[in-house]
Amino acid sequence: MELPKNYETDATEAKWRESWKSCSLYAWDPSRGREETFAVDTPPPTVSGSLHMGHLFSYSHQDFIVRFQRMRGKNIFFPIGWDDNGLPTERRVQNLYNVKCDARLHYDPGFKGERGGKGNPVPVSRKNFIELCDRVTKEDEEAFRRLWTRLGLSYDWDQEYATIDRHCRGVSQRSFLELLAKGEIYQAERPVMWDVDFQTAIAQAEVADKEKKSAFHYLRFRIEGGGDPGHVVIATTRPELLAACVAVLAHPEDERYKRLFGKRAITPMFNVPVPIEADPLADPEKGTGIVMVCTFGDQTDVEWWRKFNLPLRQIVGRDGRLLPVRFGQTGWESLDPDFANEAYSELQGLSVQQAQKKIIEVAENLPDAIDRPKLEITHSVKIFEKGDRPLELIPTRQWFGKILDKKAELIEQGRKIRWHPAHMGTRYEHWVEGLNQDWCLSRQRYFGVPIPVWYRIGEDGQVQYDQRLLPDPDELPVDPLDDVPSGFKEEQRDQPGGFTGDPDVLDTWATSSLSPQIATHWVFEKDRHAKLFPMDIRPQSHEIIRTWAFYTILKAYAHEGEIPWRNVVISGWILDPDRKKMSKSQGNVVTPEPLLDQFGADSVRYWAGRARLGVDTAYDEQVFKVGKKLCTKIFNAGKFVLGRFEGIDSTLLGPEKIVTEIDRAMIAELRPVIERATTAFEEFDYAQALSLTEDFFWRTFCDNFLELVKPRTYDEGLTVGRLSAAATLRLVHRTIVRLFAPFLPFLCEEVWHWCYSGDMGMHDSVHRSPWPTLAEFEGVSAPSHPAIFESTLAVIEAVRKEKSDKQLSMKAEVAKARVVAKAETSELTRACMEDVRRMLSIANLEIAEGGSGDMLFSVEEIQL
RNA sequence: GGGCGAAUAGCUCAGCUGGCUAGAGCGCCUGCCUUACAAGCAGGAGGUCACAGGUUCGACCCCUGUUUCGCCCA
Repeated sequence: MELPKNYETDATEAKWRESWKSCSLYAWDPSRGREETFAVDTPPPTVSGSLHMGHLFSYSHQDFIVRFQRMRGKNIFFPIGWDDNGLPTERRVQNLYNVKCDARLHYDPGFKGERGGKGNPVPVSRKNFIELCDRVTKEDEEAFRRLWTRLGLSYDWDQEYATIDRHCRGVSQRSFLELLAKGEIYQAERPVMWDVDFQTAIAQAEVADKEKKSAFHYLRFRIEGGGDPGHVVIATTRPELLAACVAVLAHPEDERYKRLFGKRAITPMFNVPVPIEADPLADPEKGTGIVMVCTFGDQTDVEWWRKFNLPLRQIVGRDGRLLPVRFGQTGWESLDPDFANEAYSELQGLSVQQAQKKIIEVAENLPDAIDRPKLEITHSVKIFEKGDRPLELIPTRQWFGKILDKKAELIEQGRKIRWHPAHMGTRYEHWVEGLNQDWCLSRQRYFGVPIPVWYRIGEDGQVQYDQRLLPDPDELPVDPLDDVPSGFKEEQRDQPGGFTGDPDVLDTWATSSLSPQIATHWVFEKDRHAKLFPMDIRPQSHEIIRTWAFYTILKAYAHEGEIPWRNVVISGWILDPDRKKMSKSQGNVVTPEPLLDQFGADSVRYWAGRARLGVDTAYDEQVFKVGKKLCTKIFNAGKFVLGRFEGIDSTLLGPEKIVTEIDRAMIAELRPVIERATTAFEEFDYAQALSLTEDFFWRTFCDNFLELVKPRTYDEGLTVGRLSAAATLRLVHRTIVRLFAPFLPFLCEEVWHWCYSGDMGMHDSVHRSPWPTLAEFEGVSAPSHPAIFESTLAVIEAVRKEKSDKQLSMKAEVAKARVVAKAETSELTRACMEDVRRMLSIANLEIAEGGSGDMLFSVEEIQL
C-alpha cells in the first residue's frame, strides 16, 4: 500500500467529512429501543453571537462522550439546534441594517433592507423586521453548521431545529397553553424588572449585579406637627424618586426614630405627607437608618408597598423618563401643590440620570431640603445582562410562570440528576433557594415566539384581560397579531365587541427550556418521545445553570413530573491570559478558522480533550502544537506499524500467535489502559481517557515496545517470533486507533482504513467499530511474571543512559553487558533479553544469577 | 456579608479512596541524522505541593484558620 509521506489535514478531513455525510454515519435509528439509545440534549447556540474558541472547546466535549457511546454500540440521538429568537438577533439586525422596529407601521412588501446604512435608524414594521431577523439567522446558522462540521462534531443533521422555526413555536405555545390550563401560568399587573432601553420586562435569571459609583444624598423631611428637632434626615441614592415617595421607615428597635412611628413626614420640595412606619427590614446601619419608600426604587420597596398597602405613585415611564404628574389631584396630595408642580416641571421628561442631577440642583437652592454634602459610595445595582442602564421596577401586565410554590420540589428534582462535576449541583440548589420571584414570561419584543392568546374587547372598547380566547392545540403555532381567534373575523380586530391579540412574545428561555421536548417531539410523536425522554446527558457550561438548566428542569417537572435528563455535564470556560472568560463582550475572543487551518480539526479537538469537565482553562496555543505533534506521531507510527505486518496474511496474526514473553507482557500492559479509559469515559472523564491513551501510545508503545520488537519483525521467513511480534503490533495498534478515535476522528478514520476497516467484527468506519474490550485479548496468555515489562524497561533505561552519558548514538554497539537475574527467573530473563540485545546492539550479553529488590533483573556492568 | 471553586516545576495542567524518591507536555540544558517520525530519539536540570496549625505510623490529599484569585448570590 502506497501511503502519503505527510499527514495533509485539509484533504484528509474533507474526504472523511464527505464520506460520513454520504453514508449517514451519525444518523439515529428510530427503530431501536430506549435501553440501547443514548440521547443528548445539545445546547442550541445563540447563532447571532460570534464564534470563538470557547464554543469549539465545550462543543468538542460533548462529541468525545457521544463518539465513545457510539462505539459502545449505542444508538446515538445527537440533535443540533440553533437559538435564534430573542434580543441578540434583534440587536444584530438593528446594527446590520440600521433599522428599528415600530409595531405601529404597516408591512412594506417592497422593503429589501440594505446593510451598513448610517444616520438615524429607519423605522420598519414588525413583519419587515422579523423578515430581516429570519434572513440574518439563516446566514448565521450556515456559518455555525460549517464550523461544526469542520470540527467533526457528529450531529445527526436530520434532527436540526431552530428555536424560532414552526415546530419550536408549536412546542413552545403548546407548553404555554398546557401550563396555563394547569394553573402553572398566570397573568398579573405588578412591578417587574424593566430595561428602559429595550423597553421590556425581564426575569430574575437575566439580571446581573454590577458595582457602580453612586452617592448618598441627605434629604431633610419635616415631621408633621413639629417637635425637636422638627425633621429627620434621610439618606438616599435615588433622590430623583422623591416625588414617588409613599412612606418613611425605620427599624422598630431604633431609639433614634421610635418616637416618630405613627406620625407623618413631609417630603421636601413636593410637601407630600407620608406615614412613618416601623419595619425590621430597615437597616439601622445603612445611611441614617431611616429610609424613604418609593414606588419603586428597589425590590424591598415593592415588599413594603405590599405590606403597608401603600399607594402607587408611578413617576418613571417605560422609556426611563419621568412621567407627567399633577400634584393636588387624588393620589398626589400635597400641602403645597403649586410649589410641588413647579418643582416637578423641571424634572418631567428627563431620564432618571438627568433627573437626579436636576433635583439636587433644585434642592440645593431651597433653604431646608439638603442636610449635608453628599457621600460618594459604590454599590451594586441590578442591570439586564444584555443591557447597559440600571433596571427600573415598573408595574405592567405580564405573564408569569409559578416557581416560588415549588422550590423544594425543584431542588428534589435536581438531586435526582447526576451532575458532573458534582459541585455544579450545589450551584443549582443555591440558585433555586435564592429565587424570590416567579418567572416573568412575557417580553415586549418582536422576534420571538408569540404568546398564543387573544382577549375580548368590551363594548366600551376596553380590553378584557380576563376574557381570554385560546387557540386549539392543532392550530399551533399561531400569531395572535396575524391570526384570528375562532368565531371572529379580522375586521373585529381591536374593535369594540371584537378581540385583540396579545402583542408580546415569550422569554427565549421559555422556548429553549423545552429543548428536550423539541428534540423528542413530545406530545406530537408520543412513541418517539417515550424512546428518548428523559434524555441521557445535558452538556452545557456553568454560567447557564440558573437559566437553561434550571428552566429545563422546571418545564420537565411542570409537564411530566420528570427529570429532563439523567446527567448534566458541565464544561468550563476558556480564559484569556488574564483569566477572564473568553467572550465577545470582553473583546478577548480568538477566531477559530485560522487555528483550524493551521493545526487541523483533530489538533484543536485534542486541545479541548485535555481539559476536564467543569474546569476553566487558560487559553494556550502551545497545546494545539502538541496536538499536531501527536497527530503526526500517530500518522507516522501507523505507517510504520502497518509496514511491519502488511505482507503477512492477517489470518496468521490472531491472538493465539502472541507467544513471545515480551509480547505477552505488552498485552498485559494494554489491559489496564483499556479498563481505565473505559471507566473514565463512562464517568464522562474523557480527559483522563485521553491522557491514559496518549501516554500508553507514545511512551509504552512507540518509544519502547516498537523499538524492542522492531528487529524481530525483520526476521527472514515467518518465524514464530516474527509472527508473534506482528500479531501483537496489529492488535495493540488496532486498539490504540480506536481509543483515540473519539478525540481525533479524522486521523483515526484515515489510519483505520489503511488496515483495519475490513476486519471481522469491525465496522468499515472506526466510529462505528466496537470500543476495545478485554475480550479481544482472551486468546493471549498472561506473561510468566507481572513485572516483566517494567523490569525489561529498567535494563533498557540503564543502557540508554550509559550511551547518552558517553554522548554516543543509540545504535552504538555495546561490547558487553552483564545482567543479573534472580535464579527462579533466569529462563525468563533469557527470553526477554534477546529482544533487548538486538534493540540496543549488545554484542555480548551475559546473564548471571543473583540480584535483589523488586526488579526481576538488573544491569550490573556495561562496556561500550 | 454568604456560598461554590481554585492555588502543585518558568508556562499549561495531571496526581481519583491518605501509602515507594510528587508526574506529564511545553520551554530550558547536553547529546544523537538510530533504515516510521529531527514536527523525532536518549539523557538532564528544575518543586518549601499558597501560608499556619491539627488529625495520623504516614498528608499534595482529611480537618480548622489565614491569604490571593475566579464565579454565583445578597
